[in-house]
Amino acid sequence: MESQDLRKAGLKVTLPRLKVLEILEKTEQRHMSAEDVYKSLLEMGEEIGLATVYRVLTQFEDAGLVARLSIDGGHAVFELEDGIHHDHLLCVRCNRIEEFTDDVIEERQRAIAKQKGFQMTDHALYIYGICTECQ
Amino acid sequence: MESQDLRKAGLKVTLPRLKVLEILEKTEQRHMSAEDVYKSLLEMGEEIGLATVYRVLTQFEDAGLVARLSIDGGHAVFELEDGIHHDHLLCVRCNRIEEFTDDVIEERQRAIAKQKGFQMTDHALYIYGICTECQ
DNA sequence: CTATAAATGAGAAGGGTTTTCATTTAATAT
DNA sequence: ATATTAAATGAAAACCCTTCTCATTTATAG
Ligand SMILES: [Mn+2]
Ligand SMILES: [Mn+2]
Ligand SMILES: [Zn+2]
Ligand SMILES: [Zn+2]
Repeated sequence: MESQDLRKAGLKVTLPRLKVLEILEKTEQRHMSAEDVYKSLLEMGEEIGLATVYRVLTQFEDAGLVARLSIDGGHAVFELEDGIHHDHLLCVRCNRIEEFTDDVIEERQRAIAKQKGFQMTDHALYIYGICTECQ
Repeated sequence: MESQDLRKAGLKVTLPRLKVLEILEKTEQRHMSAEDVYKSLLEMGEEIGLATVYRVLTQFEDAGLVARLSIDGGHAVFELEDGIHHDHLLCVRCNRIEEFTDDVIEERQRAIAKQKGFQMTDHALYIYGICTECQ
């Protein structure tokens, strides 16, 4: 029952929120833009406004239920937060997104931040390229 | 004479282009938004339109004279292209930008792209944090 | 000096996202 | 169940950064 997740986050249990969660759980792309979520809702026959989708996604982000990626120049994509940190490879042709984790890179980042006197709060690493399908 | 750089790039030598180059060369921040450049021009008494600033910066980027960073969600910043690849640390409080290079990370990125079958075209690595001044 | 292709400025338009505000709804207290 | 109240919603307007349009100006080649 994901109603609990919402209540835990101090959010009322509403149809838009339940449906957005449901979509994020069921999608196989895993990474969806607000527009993608909005269109999925329409396909399900749920008439939920785009503004609400943005609001809900932002609240989910604040609640730690969802992670937001800000892709180069353009729109954001959202994914269910699974607690396992990872970074992304993006295909510049088809927009496919793949995930990876690399402990060596993570460690080097910490070292660099330390060396520069920065208290690291976050980082973003995107590898752009052409995926196997698109070559 | 930076007129040569312009001609080499197939660009006419115009006052807006010379002035934008001059500003990028003289700034001590090294990383400037289009708005920053525009304001500097005004301070110099040059009435050059913001649209022209954007156009010129984009042309410089295409010509390899300037590099563009797309910072998280928001606006872009530009810097003179020095040919030496580097990544960035960004202070989330004061927006200070520092640079770093890390061969280990660069190599790991190549390995990850290869392993995932991606032809890497580019990458973006931003470390966010609180700089020494701001802690 | 002329011709011409390129560059400019001003403002409109664009795309993604956020805000506003009147209306509806979920949660809580009767 | 019902009334109360704070929160959530939808639709449209506003926003922000950036690009485009188009009439006018300018750099460059002949
Ligand atoms: Mn992911
Ligand atoms: Mn830099
Ligand atoms: Zn692809
Ligand atoms: Zn700082």
